[in-house]
Amino acid sequence: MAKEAGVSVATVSRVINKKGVCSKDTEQAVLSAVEKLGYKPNLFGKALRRSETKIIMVLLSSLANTFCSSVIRSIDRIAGMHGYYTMVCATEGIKEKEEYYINFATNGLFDGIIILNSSLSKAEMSSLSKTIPVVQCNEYIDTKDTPYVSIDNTKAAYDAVSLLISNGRRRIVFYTADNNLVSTKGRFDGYKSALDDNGIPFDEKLVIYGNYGYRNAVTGFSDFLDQGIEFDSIFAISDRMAAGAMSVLGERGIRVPEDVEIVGFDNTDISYTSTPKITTVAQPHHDLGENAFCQLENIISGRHTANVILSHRIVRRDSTK
Amino acid sequence: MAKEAGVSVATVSRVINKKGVCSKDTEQAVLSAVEKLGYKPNLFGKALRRSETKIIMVLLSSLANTFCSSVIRSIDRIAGMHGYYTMVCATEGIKEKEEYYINFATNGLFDGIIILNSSLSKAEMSSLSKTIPVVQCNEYIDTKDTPYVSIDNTKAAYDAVSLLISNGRRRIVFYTADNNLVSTKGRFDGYKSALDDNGIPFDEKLVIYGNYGYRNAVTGFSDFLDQGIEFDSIFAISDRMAAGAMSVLGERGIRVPEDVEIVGFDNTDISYTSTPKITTVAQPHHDLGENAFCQLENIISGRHTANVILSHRIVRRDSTK
DNA sequence: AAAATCAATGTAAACGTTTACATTTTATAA
DNA sequence: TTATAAAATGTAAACGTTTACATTGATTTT
Repeated sequence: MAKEAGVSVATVSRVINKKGVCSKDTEQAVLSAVEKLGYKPNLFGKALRRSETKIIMVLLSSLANTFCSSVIRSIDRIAGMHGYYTMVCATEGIKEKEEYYINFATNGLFDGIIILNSSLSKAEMSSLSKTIPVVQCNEYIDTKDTPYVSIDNTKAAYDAVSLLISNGRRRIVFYTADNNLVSTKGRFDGYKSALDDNGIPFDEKLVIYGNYGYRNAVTGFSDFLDQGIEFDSIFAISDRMAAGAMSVLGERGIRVPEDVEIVGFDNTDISYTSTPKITTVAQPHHDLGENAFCQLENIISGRHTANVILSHRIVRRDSTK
Repeated sequence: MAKEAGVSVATVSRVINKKGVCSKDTEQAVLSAVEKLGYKPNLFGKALRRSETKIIMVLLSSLANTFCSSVIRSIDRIAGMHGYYTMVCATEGIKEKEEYYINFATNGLFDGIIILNSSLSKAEMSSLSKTIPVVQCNEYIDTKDTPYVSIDNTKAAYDAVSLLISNGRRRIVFYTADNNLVSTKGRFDGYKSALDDNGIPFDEKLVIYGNYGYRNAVTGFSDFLDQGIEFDSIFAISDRMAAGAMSVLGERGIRVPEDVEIVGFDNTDISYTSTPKITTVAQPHHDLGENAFCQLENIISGRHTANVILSHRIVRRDSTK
């Protein structure tokens, strides 16, 4: 390449990066050589020298979740505006894959990581943050080393359950998942404290567990119905679970919202493509993504960072009155 | 690192890559130094030297499509088994982003590309294939240089429409999109030839255009109904369009499948989460992904490649009799 | 006309690997 | 013993950049 233009590699570099001076003539010579050869600077040479790549990784468990893909899109947009590129790595819940993707990052492939969810322990998260800039988005572990951007899950659940209560419901099923995510824990807290504030006793039998999915909810909720436990409404921690439960109710001739009211979570497609449309808790995907990137850039640039809690919103649809 | 173990960099490299001989003692020394320092070989040094990264890129327009994410998962699984890692780049339909992701690839970041869909022209696709191994999966352009793995869209549509016809339907709406994708074109051909083979005249008025989405279909199909054109069934090129149309029919008191039968495409979530469940054309995601990767590996290893056409399957549900 | 300044460009080191080749050490054979 | 072979390890070049520094040549100042 340098030979083609008849100049030194240094000059080529200067022209391409518009750094330092050079004459119009050489600039032209280089530029046309670039054109002629279709020359593209090698990423590795550059990265090796600069020790930065301007690429950030977004790590999550599954691409299937449309809420996540929406957050990713926001991250990507703002990152692009700041000269960064985004690459998405889905672990599919496999620890090994998570490890090797993180390895890429710690080996220099990425300038930072935004973690939507991971199986990292508190200690691992903390030590990873010492190796490379990391911010958590949406789901998080509260370590002192890794900033997070999320919503107040407790308050969100509180609001959702309060809506049901204000509609006169008192036997509210909490359809949750058996895991230790902050979101799950927070939503459980919110559920309980809404009951509490309204003088409704907490009933363990109304808490059921699924895995966020639709199909699992169809069989799971069916089993619940078979137990004959009395209830008048459902608050589910995912729209898909809400939809699955609703479909079972439909099959059994139980009307929504007349007999049972339902509130889901995430405002995903299924909440408005199902019949009736499902009332749900919407998280601000756009702001989540944007703030996460900003925090990451703060770390990269050595600026001060902070945890960010964004506000949610209840989207009322036809599954509640 | 080399100093820590008290050996040369060459020895370190040999130990780590288990290449060439060395004594048990030095091996131990290196290994414990690795352990102590938490040493990770730098990806760029390695890539620069080897000119390979063992990473492949999957390029697509949007992560929102669950069919695509399912194909990606298959690619990823088989790639992992062959020592390759996968990274997903979503263009969101933005030409610039497509370009810079492709740049990463041509600059050495990736050993190959699997394109699920792109806005590349035939010429661009062809010339890209001369720079880096590329295979097209699912959606494709027929260039002589870039192998593809897909289904026979014409036959799939033919089968779907034949099902409707064999159920006695003759006024079949073709709900399609206004683009030049092979899938769209093929499905149109299949639709027409099924009509033809059954002596049903093609009626231009029964062809309507949407953008694959649910919301678009709700308004679009509503407009169609307002025109008062007589029809007794719908074949849509996406499940979401089928679901959107079905929801409009529901609102207007038109029964599915009694009054109108519907067939969708892709066997995505919405086809079984909507009520009634939608009959659809299932593509073999697993095989699509697997074959795409195998073809890519063929190119990388300089072996012979071929285009692959996999078979589809009609999944009968409640939107047809 | 000599000295000083400045613009344009080249030189070479550095980034962290891999690997052909050279060298050293150790074991074996004569 | 010494010569030879084999094993272990080191040396140095190469990959493609960036950049501090050096060099060249032209222009300006004295």
